[in-house]
Amino acid sequence: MALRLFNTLTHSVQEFVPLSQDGNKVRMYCCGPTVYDFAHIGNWRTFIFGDLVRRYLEFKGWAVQHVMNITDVDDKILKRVHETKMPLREFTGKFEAAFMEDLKTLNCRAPHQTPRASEHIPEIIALIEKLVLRGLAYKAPDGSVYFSIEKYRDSGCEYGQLVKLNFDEMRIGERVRSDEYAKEAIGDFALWKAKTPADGAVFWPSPWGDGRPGWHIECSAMSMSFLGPSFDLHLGGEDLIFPHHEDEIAQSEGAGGQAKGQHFVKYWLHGAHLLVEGRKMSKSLGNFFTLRDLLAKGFAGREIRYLLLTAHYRETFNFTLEGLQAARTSLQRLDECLTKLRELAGNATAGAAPPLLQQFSEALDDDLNISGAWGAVFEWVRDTNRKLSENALDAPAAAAALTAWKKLDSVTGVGAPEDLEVPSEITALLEARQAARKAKEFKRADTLRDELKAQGWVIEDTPKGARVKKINI
RNA sequence: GGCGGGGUAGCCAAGUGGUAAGGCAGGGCUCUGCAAAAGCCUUAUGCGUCGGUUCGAUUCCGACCCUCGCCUCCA
Repeated sequence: MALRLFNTLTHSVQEFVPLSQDGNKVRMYCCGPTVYDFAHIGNWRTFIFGDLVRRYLEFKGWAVQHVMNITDVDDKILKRVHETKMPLREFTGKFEAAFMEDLKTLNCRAPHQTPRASEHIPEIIALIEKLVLRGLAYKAPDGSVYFSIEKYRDSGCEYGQLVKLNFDEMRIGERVRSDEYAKEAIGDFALWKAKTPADGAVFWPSPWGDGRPGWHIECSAMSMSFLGPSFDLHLGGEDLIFPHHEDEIAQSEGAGGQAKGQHFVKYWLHGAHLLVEGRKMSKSLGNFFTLRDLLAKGFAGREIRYLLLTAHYRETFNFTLEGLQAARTSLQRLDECLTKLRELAGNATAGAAPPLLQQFSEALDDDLNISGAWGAVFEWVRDTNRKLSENALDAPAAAAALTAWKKLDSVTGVGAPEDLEVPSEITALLEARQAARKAKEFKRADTLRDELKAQGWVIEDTPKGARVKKINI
């Protein structure tokens, strides 16, 4: 079955057919972090969404080139750099490293390229020059360079491809800063921002004077330089639809590098935001979490990943600590099942594949219906447990189930439980307790059980014998 | 004001013109010396409200209520 995705550009679910016919290559760009602080749980939902898209495309057999920018020059960064008096690179380096570490904690596959805006100034300037040359950009009296939406439209291009724009009805200007009045039209946006005293040492020379890139231009410059003037997928949070992505289209298509009839990007995918404890995340409400905050509460990366991966990417998701607890329990159920399968499978060769994978991918083919996919997984878990308790599975069937799981988990990335080494003193305690039980010295057996519990291990008495399990926090 | 999402069980969350996946929590049971752990079973005459279309609506249409987002800082 073919993968179908909701394309913001056409506002409809479309079959995914890559632009390139050379083999099975797919080119994908994700708007990355602005490294001025630790990324929060809302950011992570979007990055995990991007990771899901990447992993599922790879699952389907495509060779994905995944590019994610690092925004290391922008207003917020400059403000912090100014406040902290740290050199730009030292400041951004800290948060960039944290981002990469968090990405790993959440088991996101590393993008193939993570270009920094500050290291692509020549490409940015070249793109702006092209726009100036084509008459779509102008230098304002303040020394900044702006993109002219009117000229862009006059050249036959469409502004407002991603959202229906009605400039007459929009509350334009409400949030526009007063110092941006150098623009000819209120809808125009900055390509190059002239240096101000507050920028300190952060500026680059350009044909228009010292300054720095505007907000949107880095994504156009870097995506096109890594992926070409037209590529398959561009992802981001839903808030980026307008103006960020709309402006990216304007800059990129305005530069005119696309082949006739081709767009800058074929499929635009946007992830919805999340609420935390039912409300918009904010520091004052106390529901603002970075990944690190949640790790400090004792939650694991895979639990957070799983929770963020339970709801459809286009729906607002309500992230709660109760939900995280539930996510932990759900994963334990899954882990139990996999552990039992592993014990049964031993070194057996896999038998016939279960129908799980097909149900799983049918759900994901339908615009990444991950909830439906998890539904298939947990139905399989229940079915497997039932068979296990009835001794209706043999080793090859268990091995086949594990093979299917492994393939499936290449998409979900929540991981399988590792076979945990049981320390010898714990095994000794367990054996002593078993001996005591056999001798019907139950008091002594219970004392040993308490002892094990105190050391963080819980005894599981099963029809097949006793074993110990590490207590999860 | 313009545009766009949503309202499905105690909580989270899929889905469908033909009678509601899945997870968590709750209840019952199995196993056990007792427990625990684990597992199985079970849990919405109901899908924001009111109308309409239809043999049949949670699904389609209309109105209304509530809620969230975007409208040049934003994942």
